[in-house]
Amino acid sequence: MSAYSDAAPSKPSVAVTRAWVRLMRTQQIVLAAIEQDLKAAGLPPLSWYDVLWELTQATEEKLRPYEIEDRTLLAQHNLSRLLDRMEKAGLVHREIFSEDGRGRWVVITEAGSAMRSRMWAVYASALQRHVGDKLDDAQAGQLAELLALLSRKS
Amino acid sequence: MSAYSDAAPSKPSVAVTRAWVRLMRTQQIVLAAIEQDLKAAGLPPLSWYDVLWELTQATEEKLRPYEIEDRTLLAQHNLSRLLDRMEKAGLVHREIFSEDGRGRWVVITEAGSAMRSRMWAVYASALQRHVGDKLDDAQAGQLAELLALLSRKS
DNA sequence: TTAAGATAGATGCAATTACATCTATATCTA
DNA sequence: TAGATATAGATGTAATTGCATCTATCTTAA
Repeated sequence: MSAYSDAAPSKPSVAVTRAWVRLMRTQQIVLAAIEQDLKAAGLPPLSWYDVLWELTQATEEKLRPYEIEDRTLLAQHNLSRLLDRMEKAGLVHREIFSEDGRGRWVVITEAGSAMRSRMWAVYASALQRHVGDKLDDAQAGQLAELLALLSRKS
Repeated sequence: MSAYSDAAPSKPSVAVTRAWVRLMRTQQIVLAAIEQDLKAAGLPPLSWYDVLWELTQATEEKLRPYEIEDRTLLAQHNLSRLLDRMEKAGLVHREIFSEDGRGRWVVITEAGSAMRSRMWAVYASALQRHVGDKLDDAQAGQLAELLALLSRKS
């Protein structure tokens, strides 16, 4: 018996590798389908929705950029430029944050709220079609649980 | 009772929405972790591995670009440019395909095989750490099954 | 055969993303 | 309180991706 017999295995099992490949492929396929539906409706990409959604959820409908970063997992430089585009499109605007001279508030505008609603109509039906029609609630719950195991930090 | 009571719901349930959000987040987190491990080891991104792997699996270690496209889900123009980079790095080369003047063979080189091995060493341990350590084989199997339901075309 | 349409792959250009760094401000420690 | 370090956000530049279109070749139907 090897002296290392109880060491953690360094190579993934076949089952683990299969699950990983499935995870990558499935999210790619479903994401592409949903993005496609948004685009076909003449709407911006999902990342815009994510930002608008976080702002809508926030108290007073405004957040600091780094807060949006934490909630959406967007990289700082990408968020900064995404906010540039969204600001140019009139969906959000940036205000100075008086408590900290480095900070900004990102505030959702009326047009931003309207856009979020329009996007949700399309997003929701895409979600239903590409996910809801394929999994019942029990399966969806089970999937979410397994994924939660995976994304918890060790 | 509504005349439409048995129509398919157009809005996703909470369970479905939760599963979707988890799917997006989890794959993003795990993928970023694995890409980070590759980068830290001075190795190219996962998409390079995917191409090298498909070539390794293929009979005679060569494939047509459109075959790689089908297997990896890379877009045609992205694959074309990825192959440019990989060819420049000496990992693959393109040969004319005599049966069809439009076609090419993409052939993996010795250096390409060596690179795939080096990448797999890092990839495998990353996979074990970020996936294998968090799910046992039964859970991984269950996850793969649920994801398979999702990626079924309807 | 021959013109119309389909397919394989490449490429010009625009948009996005990544990486590194920069500016400004804040905080902490000696 | 000065200097060092940390944090928030922006930005120059390079790499990648997306979109449209191009060339070349093949297939098909008249």
